[in-house]
Amino acid sequence: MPYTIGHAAKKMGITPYTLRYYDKEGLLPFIERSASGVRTFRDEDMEWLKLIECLKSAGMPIKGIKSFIDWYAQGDSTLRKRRDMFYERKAVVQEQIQALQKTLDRLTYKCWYYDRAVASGTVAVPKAMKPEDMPEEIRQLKQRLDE
Amino acid sequence: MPYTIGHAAKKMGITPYTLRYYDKEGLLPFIERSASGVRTFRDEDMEWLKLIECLKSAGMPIKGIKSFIDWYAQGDSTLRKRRDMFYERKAVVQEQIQALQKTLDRLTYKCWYYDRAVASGTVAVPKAMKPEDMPEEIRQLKQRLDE
DNA sequence: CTACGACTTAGAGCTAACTATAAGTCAAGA
DNA sequence: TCTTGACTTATAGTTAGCTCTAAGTCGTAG
Repeated sequence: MPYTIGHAAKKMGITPYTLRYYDKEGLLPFIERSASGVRTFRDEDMEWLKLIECLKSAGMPIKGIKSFIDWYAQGDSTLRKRRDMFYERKAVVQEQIQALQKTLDRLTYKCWYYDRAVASGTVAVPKAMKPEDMPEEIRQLKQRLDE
Repeated sequence: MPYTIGHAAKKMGITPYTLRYYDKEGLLPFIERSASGVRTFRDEDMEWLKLIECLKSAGMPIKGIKSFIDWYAQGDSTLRKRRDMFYERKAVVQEQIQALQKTLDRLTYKCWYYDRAVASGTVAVPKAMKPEDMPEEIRQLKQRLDE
């Protein structure tokens, strides 16, 4: 049996406010209502929510997701648009991952740096350390960051 | 010789407005001024900007970055706090990468799905396809997503 | 010497994405 | 029957992070 908005929200780890907001923005045209107007979320609808979540975390704004939903409603004539959109998002996410990898490298270096600093009680020690005295892994990391 | 705010902004791929905003929020206490009050960005300061950018892309809000800058100004007594902050951020970024990997998986599946749909002119074809008829790689992807 | 462009400040305005409030409806349990 | 709690709508408020405007200053090229 279907879920209420509260159950669906809990399942998705968001609030009912957010789901109503999405509905208002046209992201949930597939949701049916009970006789008294209450939204009913089926398992099939939960898949839509997962897709919305996916596009959101792929950096797509609400309006972009709305476009996709509209294209979907228009049927097979919009297949190419939809395919292109997914390829574009895939590329965006690949870039996001690369950027985060660079961020992670910098943080990894800083963690090493501050481990040295805490161990010696002063930042002066890692600050003065020459590349050739650093662990291989850290030296390579730092070199990449300095480029 | 040092850069003006316009040059520094261009180097970082942001606007002078943003840099002034960061300064106003206390993120740039290290920036010196010329006799007439113009901010002067040295190469050393650019490193700070890169660190700020790093923390920002690690999901840290402006206020959190400000805390770090304040701790730095307080000297070696805050070494542990700073180290802990970097470890915490590192963990956050690792989670972000994992989440994005999941997002990427879903998008990869959708790209395959829509490639099939476009190739056949209708979404009905990939929709009806059974797991055993999918390419190995896609089947595994889909199975992971359905869990 | 003056015009130009980039800088300065304070403060207002903007956008996205929620998040909450108020007033009301409805269904199920004591 | 009545209370309780989750739902409904419309609309207002919040937050983060910029982004811009206005009014004015400064330094250099013509």
